[in-house]
Amino acid sequence: MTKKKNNYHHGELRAQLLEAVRYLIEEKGPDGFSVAEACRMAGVSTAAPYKHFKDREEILHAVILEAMHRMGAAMQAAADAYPAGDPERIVALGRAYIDFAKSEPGVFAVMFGSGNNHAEIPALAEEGQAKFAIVVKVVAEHMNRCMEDDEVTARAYALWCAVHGHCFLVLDGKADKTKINITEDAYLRLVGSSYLPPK
Amino acid sequence: MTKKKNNYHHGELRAQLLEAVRYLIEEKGPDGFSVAEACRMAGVSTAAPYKHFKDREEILHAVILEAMHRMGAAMQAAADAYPAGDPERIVALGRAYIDFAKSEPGVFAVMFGSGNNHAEIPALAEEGQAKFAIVVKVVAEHMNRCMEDDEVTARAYALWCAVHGHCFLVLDGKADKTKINITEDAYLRLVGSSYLPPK
DNA sequence: TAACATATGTTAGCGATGTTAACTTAGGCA
DNA sequence: TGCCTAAGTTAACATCGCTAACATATGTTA
Repeated sequence: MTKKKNNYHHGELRAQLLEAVRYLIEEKGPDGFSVAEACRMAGVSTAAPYKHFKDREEILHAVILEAMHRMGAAMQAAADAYPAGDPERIVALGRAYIDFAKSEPGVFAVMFGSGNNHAEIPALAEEGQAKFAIVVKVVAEHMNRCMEDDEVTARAYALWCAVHGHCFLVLDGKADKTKINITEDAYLRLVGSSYLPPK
Repeated sequence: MTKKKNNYHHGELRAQLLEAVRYLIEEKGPDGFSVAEACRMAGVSTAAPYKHFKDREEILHAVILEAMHRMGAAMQAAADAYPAGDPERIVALGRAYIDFAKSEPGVFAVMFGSGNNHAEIPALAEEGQAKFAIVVKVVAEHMNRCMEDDEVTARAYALWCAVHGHCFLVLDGKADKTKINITEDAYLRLVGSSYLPPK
């Protein structure tokens, strides 16, 4: 992991710093990471990162962006595992989201936690919208309506809220991990089944 | 605000520190607060807080605990504004939660954000459970079942997830504040109407 | 009232952190 | 070959959290 060439020039410092930061975030919690420690892990002086990143913040953003990619891919794959229109797609989407949060709780917290206003960072905003679009699409199929339908976005958003809220409540110990869970029924109830008369 | 007696002994440092911290959290974001700055605001040396709190963390916990009380009271009041069984109670509960988050976004983020595992701090865990109990009770009334019913807690939890998720997504700019919102229909759909055959 | 114990301040200082400035080295290109 | 630039280094600064040692009010008790 801490592969170290003897060269003065490290060669892949940027990538290794990101890896170190991701590791530290998982290990010591979202706030427990320091640039200095990441430097030590990469075997480099504490000033080195500033050749690659402007800020501590910019390092975090890079970590987040990469994680957003992975998460989006996981969600897409989960949905694609079922045929279009299958209600199971919705459940799979939620499961993928939650699985990601559970497998990388620290990174998840950094991604969606406070202090990184996605709206102010174009790359993050874009990536976030792309992920939401996946949800909207699946919901639209399920409801048999088009993606632009207001009711579709509203329900997709409600679904996202529920899943997202669950992740945060569990990860931070606000809800008892073992006893409580969001049921998959809830997703479907939220989205509303197209089988029921749509009012 | 920065009332300053000439006395050597400040007299109400503890309270003023908490107030300063709350102010700083709102002003500079959840992570942007430093004990040192709060000290400056209270007109006191940077070592003074440690006569009242063990840690920076303990200061935060005090802020959180106080905020939890206020939030719980607001929720209770909101529900009580409607007669038992009125579906509007559920909506009011959600609205109170969201209103709190909007009025004190920084504090809200600290309360529920990562890094404070409520499960590990008895006082916080207790306060959190009390708030959840309010939701469960209202949902139970609405469904015409008892609070211990698993289905009741499951639906109450799903409701909490949705509202909580919405707050986080909006506050941190993950969702477009102006365009998107969770509809109040969604709450009711989530909880499930007791008017429908309960399966 | 005098003496003391305690609570609550202060100053000084440590080690860690984020960041910058000035210097050094290696690698690629004219 | 010689030089430009990218990517490291060391040294230094301000800030921060926190501790230790000291100082001063306050209230209790003789």
